[in-house]
Amino acid sequence: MVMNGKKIPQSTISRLFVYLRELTELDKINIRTISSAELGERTNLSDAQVRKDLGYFGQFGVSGSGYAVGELKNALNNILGKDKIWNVAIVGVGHLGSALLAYSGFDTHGLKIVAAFDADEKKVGKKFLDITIQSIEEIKQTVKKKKVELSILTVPVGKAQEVAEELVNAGVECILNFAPVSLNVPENIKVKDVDLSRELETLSYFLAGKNGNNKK
Amino acid sequence: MVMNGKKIPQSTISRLFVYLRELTELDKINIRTISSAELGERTNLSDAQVRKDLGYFGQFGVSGSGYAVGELKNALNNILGKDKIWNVAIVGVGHLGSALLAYSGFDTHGLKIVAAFDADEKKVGKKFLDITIQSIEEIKQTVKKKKVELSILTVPVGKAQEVAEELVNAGVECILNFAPVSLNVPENIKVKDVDLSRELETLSYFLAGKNGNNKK
DNA sequence: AAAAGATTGTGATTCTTTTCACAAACTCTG
DNA sequence: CAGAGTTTGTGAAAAGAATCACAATCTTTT
Ligand SMILES: NC(=O)c1ccc[n+]([C@@H]2O[C@H](COP(=O)([O-])OP(=O)(O)OC[C@H]3O[C@@H](n4cnc5c(N)ncnc54)[C@H](O)[C@@H]3O)[C@@H](O)[C@H]2O)c1
Ligand SMILES: NC(=O)c1ccc[n+]([C@@H]2O[C@H](COP(=O)([O-])OP(=O)(O)OC[C@H]3O[C@@H](n4cnc5c(N)ncnc54)[C@H](O)[C@@H]3O)[C@@H](O)[C@H]2O)c1
Repeated sequence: MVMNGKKIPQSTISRLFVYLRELTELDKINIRTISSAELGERTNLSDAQVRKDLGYFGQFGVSGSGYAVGELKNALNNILGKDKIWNVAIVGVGHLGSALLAYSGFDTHGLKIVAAFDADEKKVGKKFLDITIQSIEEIKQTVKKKKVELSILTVPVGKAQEVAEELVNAGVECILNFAPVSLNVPENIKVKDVDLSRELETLSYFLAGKNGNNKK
Repeated sequence: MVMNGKKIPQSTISRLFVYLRELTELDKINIRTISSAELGERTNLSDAQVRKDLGYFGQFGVSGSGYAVGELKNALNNILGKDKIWNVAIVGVGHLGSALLAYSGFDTHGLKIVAAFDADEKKVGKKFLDITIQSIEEIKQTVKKKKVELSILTVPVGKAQEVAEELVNAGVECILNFAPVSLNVPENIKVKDVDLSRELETLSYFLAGKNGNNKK
């Protein structure tokens, strides 16, 4: 997380992807130049935040006029490693897993789903577009063969821990986990939780005005 | 966000839900007492973090032995407003929307899906369990009638902004947005983005060793 | 070409969140 | 019940992140 001796916040990285998304849109509609204020406006962030985030990686702007959309887009693509294509596996092809498997939007982000696994014999062998669902037993060899780097875990909550262990055992280092459980994995493994109930509940907590509106 | 004069981090709230989830599991298996260290272990957080988070809301522990699982569970249920049931609407019943609509796990979190909307005439009228998909035109009256408080936005990215505006217009104050776009809404409206491509990409960024491993 | 205007890049400041560290409070053991 | 062992609760310190603020730099205007 260090560059030019400065530490780069995790959240900066996440926002860079947002800037890049916006710049790609701007480029499409032939907008050539944009200020940090405008880019901030469009991404619901402050101008200072935009400039500081970009500042970690270099100087991309021009005083008095702003940033060249095309150039900045290219720079971010480069910084974020969007030149590379990442191989993704989905484990657990149920409601959520099949929605993700059917999603075409990953392509445009350099995310390529190369394999899908399920424990249900009835599902094994079925095809979704060009992906054939494989038995969970084949996970290790397939991860190796297809060079799976990222994994999406969409199995029932009760199976999540054991399947996560199989993933780790198979050599996968990154897991996007949808099961509402805290996975216990070695610390070199990166797990990112997506807990949808929690997101909704957190929203509701603040809606309830528990955040200081009704309590002193 | 103020209690006892102290500011409560947003992230603390989110973690309280994690503690609660864990405590509920512990309760099920008849574990009566747990220390902050153990609870932290199980949730991948530090003991100090656990204690500080709980400390915002009162004193629940017993020196020398830890926290009474049942009591703390009840306290958190209360703090987090889990006594209340929240009414949720899903807008856009495609791949993702229908996965969410079919998900039974929301129930146990006090989240009740009370309505679903889609613009596609072919989908309107279809039933998912006990929810009949309604036309998007009915959104305003239904939100009012069914007291919708939270909404899940799963429409194509190009439609997200306009549908978000319809939601706001219908009186919804919280939106869980799955479309990869920065929504522009009044500031009293709470939007939480779930951008799955971005989550995967952020994982991959760190996998790429761009975080200081290959750069000085 | 000078003056007015716009916008960047970044050190300094402020605000937020996490971690530390330890007295106080409790439990357990023989 | 005394002493050893745990564990909490919480100020204080440290770390992390966002915001401020402004000199420097570029653009536009006249
Ligand atoms: N569907 C949702 O909207 C939703 C929302 C929030 C959270 N989640 C969570 O996401 C996860 C998946 O949810 P879902 O609704 O898709 O569930 P699902 O039951 O529809 O699908 C789970 C799939 O995993 C497969 N599976 C079971 N054990 C397996 C194993 N050992 N190895 C490989 N595959 C296995 C099942 O055969 C099934 O196809 C769950 O943990 C759930 O709690 C889902
Ligand atoms: N499916 C995924 O795995 C996935 C992953 C990441 C992000 N997303 C995002 O989530 C959103 C939904 O994805 P999806 O795969 O479910 O798409 P989808 O095309 O399967 O479903 C979209 C649904 O929205 C409906 N719709 C269109 N316009 C509407 C309107 N004006 N009002 C109401 N409903 C309308 C469509 O009829 C369709 O049923 C998209 O923005 C997508 O980018 C999806």
